[in-house]
Amino acid sequence: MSKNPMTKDTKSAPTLEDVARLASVSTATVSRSLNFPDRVSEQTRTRVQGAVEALGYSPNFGARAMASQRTRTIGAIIPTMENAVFARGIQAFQEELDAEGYTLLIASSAYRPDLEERQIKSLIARGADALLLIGYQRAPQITDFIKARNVPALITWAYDPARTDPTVGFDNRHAMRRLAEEVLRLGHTRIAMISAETDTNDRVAERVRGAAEAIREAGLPAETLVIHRTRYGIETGAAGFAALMEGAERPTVVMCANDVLAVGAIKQAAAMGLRVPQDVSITGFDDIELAQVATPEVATVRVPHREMGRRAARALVALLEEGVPLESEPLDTELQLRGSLGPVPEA
Amino acid sequence: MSKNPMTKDTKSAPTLEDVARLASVSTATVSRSLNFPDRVSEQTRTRVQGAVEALGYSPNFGARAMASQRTRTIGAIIPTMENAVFARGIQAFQEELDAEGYTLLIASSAYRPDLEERQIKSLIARGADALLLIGYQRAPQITDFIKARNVPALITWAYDPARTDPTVGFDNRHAMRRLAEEVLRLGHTRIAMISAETDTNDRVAERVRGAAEAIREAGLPAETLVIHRTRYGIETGAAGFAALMEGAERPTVVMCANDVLAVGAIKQAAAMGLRVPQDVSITGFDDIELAQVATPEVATVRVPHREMGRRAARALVALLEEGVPLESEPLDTELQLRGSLGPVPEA
DNA sequence: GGCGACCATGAAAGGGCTTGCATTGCTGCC
DNA sequence: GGCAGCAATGCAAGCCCTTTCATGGTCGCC
Repeated sequence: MSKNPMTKDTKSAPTLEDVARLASVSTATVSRSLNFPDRVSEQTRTRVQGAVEALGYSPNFGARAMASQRTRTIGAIIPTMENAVFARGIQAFQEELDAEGYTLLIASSAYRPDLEERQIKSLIARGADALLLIGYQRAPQITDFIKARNVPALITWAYDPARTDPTVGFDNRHAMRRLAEEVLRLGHTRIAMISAETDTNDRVAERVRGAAEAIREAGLPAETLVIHRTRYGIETGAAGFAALMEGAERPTVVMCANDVLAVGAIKQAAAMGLRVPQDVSITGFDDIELAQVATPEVATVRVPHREMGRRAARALVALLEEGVPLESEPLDTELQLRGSLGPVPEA
Repeated sequence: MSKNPMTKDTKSAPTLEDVARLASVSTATVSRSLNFPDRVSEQTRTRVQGAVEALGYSPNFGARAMASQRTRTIGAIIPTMENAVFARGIQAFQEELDAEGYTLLIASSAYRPDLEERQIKSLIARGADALLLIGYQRAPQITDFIKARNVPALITWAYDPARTDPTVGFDNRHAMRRLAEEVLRLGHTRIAMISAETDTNDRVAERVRGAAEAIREAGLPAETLVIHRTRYGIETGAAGFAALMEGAERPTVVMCANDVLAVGAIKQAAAMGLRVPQDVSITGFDDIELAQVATPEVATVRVPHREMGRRAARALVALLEEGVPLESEPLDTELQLRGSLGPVPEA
């Protein structure tokens, strides 16, 4: 709280009034000239333009937000930027928003619900016109808060036909189920899974559920699926793989909840002298770059992260600009069957 | 611009005044109660607290910024979030800021100077108390603008002892030079480089310069270094490698300006049936996860991205809170000699 | 008992912008 | 020539906070 000689309190930015004075018009005219150029005479417009440039004026955002009750700002809360899938989707989201004259405010929650709540409140207080959220999982009081504030919110990275919240995303359960069906088709019957935390991550929980469904439908007992839960990361994926392979009944395939875990598993397999997929198959999810860098390449599910970001942006802008209501848009995923998945090894 | 029934204009958020009324005090007291709890009697504080909770009040950010002339917000402009090095550094930066009660505003420039300029202006207009910028390269008029607005700016991902702008970063030139010296020590004399665009990226330009310096110092002719310029990406790295290996005088080592390019090169080498490092060595820069996933693992330069983000955040907060002037903090990099770099093949 | 010091509080002035309403000065038409 | 109608502009209220200054009350101390 101490006084600080170096911050901007010293000199202050030019204001609308400065511009108005220099252009010999009222502040109202300057404002209009900037926001609705065609409601002002050509002559005035150029004079104002000149003054703006001479002064290096740029409008004070807070004041503008306060006066107009909108910010052309959309807030997004993602678990972490370090996860490439979010980085990619959000980058596309941002680019699209930018093209529409909107600004993105990003906050990250580190997968912690309490932090997410704080960030949501903060973004709303900052006047976000709308929010982008990841996944459905959220305490009802937060959802209520958002509703009470009348801030439109769009969910991404998930799509559950059973729910009604507007979404631009894909069906995690269905996608993983399809991959599991492929695994079963290849004859695997000892299936393990390395999953990220499911408590605060409904996307992953759905993936696990999808695999379990496929197994049940195939008529196999539920115990067929052995699950190892761990944190997100290459190292933890490797450790998880090692733990699974230590058991008496080694799985013939290890399905990972994302590509990063899968890559860790592949590294660990190499370290243990196991050949993939001859000795054990490994699968991932997301299809990030990493998946094609590993040897062998990771069989995975391709998720259209960029497309998702782009569409989410369009939907929100359409709502904000034209009142087009948000509608759930399911996106397709696609199996990418690559070298890390093969038929069950002969016993 | 059309009217929209779904946005928040409908219901409006509770204001300080609402809280004041409910707590039967003045708005001044509520404000104090929230910002300086100890300047208010215990009794009042609890009454205000109750009212705040009953109403679900959270302060309007724009108004607060306007009244207090500060936002506790720091703006950062990075080229893209899709580059893991930025994602990582910025994530750490954000976490540290968050711990100090500051909020991060991110914008991305896609490596385009015009966009960067727009983003800088936008962040300043939004009241950023300070800015985090990547690299030194910037038109003087922008630097002047920032100075004129009296917004402190800190540069990262670069450190050049010859320059005075405050920086928390590493010396790109020196780091690459050390790697090149190692390459030379291994006997390589036909050296190629795959570089990202250098026009708008002084970090990469410095890396190229560092390699060139090492070669000159070793007494080799400048033509020893063949440079291929391309965009950032695995694909482009692969294509660049292919192009370089087509020439009559094949290089014995391909130094890449970053790990992503290097991984592309390694993939391409495999596709061309070349063994790394027996037939050709490949090096990278940054030491992102990818580097250890490739086979062989990429010899590279480790850059402390997280540390950089953390320190940058601390420096800015110290300036803003206590007026501690920004000082350049050079960070150390470390060679990571891994499997992709070996001695020059016997002719 | 009286006085200064101090604490808790309130009144009110901004801070920079947008926007509804009022005003001015034309244009065009009967 | 006179008036409706309109385009261009100005006036001023209002958005929601923070903060300075003033006020009233309490406490401690001589």
